[in-house]
Amino acid sequence: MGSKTIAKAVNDPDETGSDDGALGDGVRQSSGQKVYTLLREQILSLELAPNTELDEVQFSRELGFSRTPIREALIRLASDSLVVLAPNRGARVAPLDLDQVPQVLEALELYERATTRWAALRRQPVHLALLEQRNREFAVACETEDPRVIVEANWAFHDAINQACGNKYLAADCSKMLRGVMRLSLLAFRQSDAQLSSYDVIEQHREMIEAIRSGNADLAEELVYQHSDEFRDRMKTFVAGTSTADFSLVGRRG
Amino acid sequence: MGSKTIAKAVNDPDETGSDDGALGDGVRQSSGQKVYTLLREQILSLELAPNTELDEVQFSRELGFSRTPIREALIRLASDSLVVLAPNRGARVAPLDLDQVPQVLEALELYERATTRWAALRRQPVHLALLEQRNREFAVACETEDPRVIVEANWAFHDAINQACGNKYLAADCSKMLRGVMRLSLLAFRQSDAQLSSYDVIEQHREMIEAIRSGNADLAEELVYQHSDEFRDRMKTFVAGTSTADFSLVGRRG
DNA sequence: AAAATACAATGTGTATACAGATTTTTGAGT
DNA sequence: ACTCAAAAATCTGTATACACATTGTATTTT
Repeated sequence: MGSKTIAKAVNDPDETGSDDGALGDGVRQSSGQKVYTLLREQILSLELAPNTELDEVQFSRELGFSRTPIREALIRLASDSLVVLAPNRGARVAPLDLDQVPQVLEALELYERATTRWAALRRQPVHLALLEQRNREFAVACETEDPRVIVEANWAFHDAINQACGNKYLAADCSKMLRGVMRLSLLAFRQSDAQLSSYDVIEQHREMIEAIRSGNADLAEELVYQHSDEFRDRMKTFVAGTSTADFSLVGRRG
Repeated sequence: MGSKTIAKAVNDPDETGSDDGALGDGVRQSSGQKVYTLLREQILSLELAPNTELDEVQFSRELGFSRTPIREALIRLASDSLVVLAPNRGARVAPLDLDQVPQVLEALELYERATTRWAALRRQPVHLALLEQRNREFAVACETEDPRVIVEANWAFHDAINQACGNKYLAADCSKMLRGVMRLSLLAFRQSDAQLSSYDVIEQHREMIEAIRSGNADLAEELVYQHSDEFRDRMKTFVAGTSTADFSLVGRRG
């Protein structure tokens, strides 16, 4: 890379919406960035329940910032589809529509099969190392038995596959999709505490890593398909068994 | 859809970043929305060249709005990866990095094959009608011989496939990717006026529509692959033949 | 008593003022 | 003449004030 670099991106997925944002080197974070990070955490962890109204003035009092950086954060969160803005009528946490879960899972399947396949085709030592580290961290996270921690660690593992796929555009889209699904996953975890065997998951992750390491793209794709298919089944069961009343009780602040 | 609708989205691609934005019914558009739409138009049409510095105060004078709605627009554009924000050092139009074109095209190929395949599997009369209309509009656009118009119409056709795929998450991602590529396409169109035969393109579009209509997913996928492969070849030729000096001359305002 | 309308309260949208950061200019020292 | 430093200018980041839209309420009218 770099010889013919005239400029930078067609659709650069970094820089803006990806992760903690422009932390850069040290500590100096703008207020807007802080608010954005904070709210995003709370939304993804369901501390802020879907559909919760987000009042600008209330936040400005609670958080000690003026409305300006809060509006800024809300706009960015809306671009991430984590918040819905209604013109002149405020913002609310993006609702979870169980009707659309099938579409979400369908797209996610496509993305994950592709990232895993490409990761196997391009296997880089750095990425393999990261995958193993993330799987170890996942194992540790499972010990805690805290859904929040487990789901986050699982996301981190799957995101490592994205990074390994060698295409940052697909990686960014897949990563975003996964984040959205994690919110659902966390919800399912809480509702039905259908304890899935974490040993199985860790082992499946391990197999995927090996398939990627050996460059066996077909196998890697098949494994991630099976792996996430189990997840899809759990999600479908969850959706089928969830009523409106049940759902509205979930995710209250406390 | 609709029976179990508790809420709305995991990662709803509408609402926020998609198109003209919340126009809703009538005319009332917020200033921020106007600025966003305007700047996006100018960036996508290369009126605002890649890497152009975007000064908030300058825009506020030129456009007659205060800095607030302009900042709002810039933040949204940054989330769309059309603008790059440097903390405390302003905004600029997202650069085009020719080094990353291969990655962009790779992701786009995946997305378009999937959308076309799924469109063929789900063929709805409404969507087929839209496809034909868009291809007719594309034919009309070709008459104008204005690259801007042709490229836009071509985008609209391919976006109709996205809408027909029945998965709004994939559709949104593919649509976004296509938009980014159109900027490249327009650039290539200007540089090397390698006039591709518009009749061929229209005919290829027609074949794709028929494959979708007949529900032949494999054929549809193959056709869109070939179709966009020609495009990829043109892009690669363009990238190979473009030097920094050439590029920096392109897209100046005037 | 019900419906409609005017009014008050609340909250978003925008403008402006101020504070902090960055870059440029200017001036002293070598 | 060149270098470095200090100050000014410029621009971003944030706070605040005001204008407008929406919503709920109370009063009036039928």
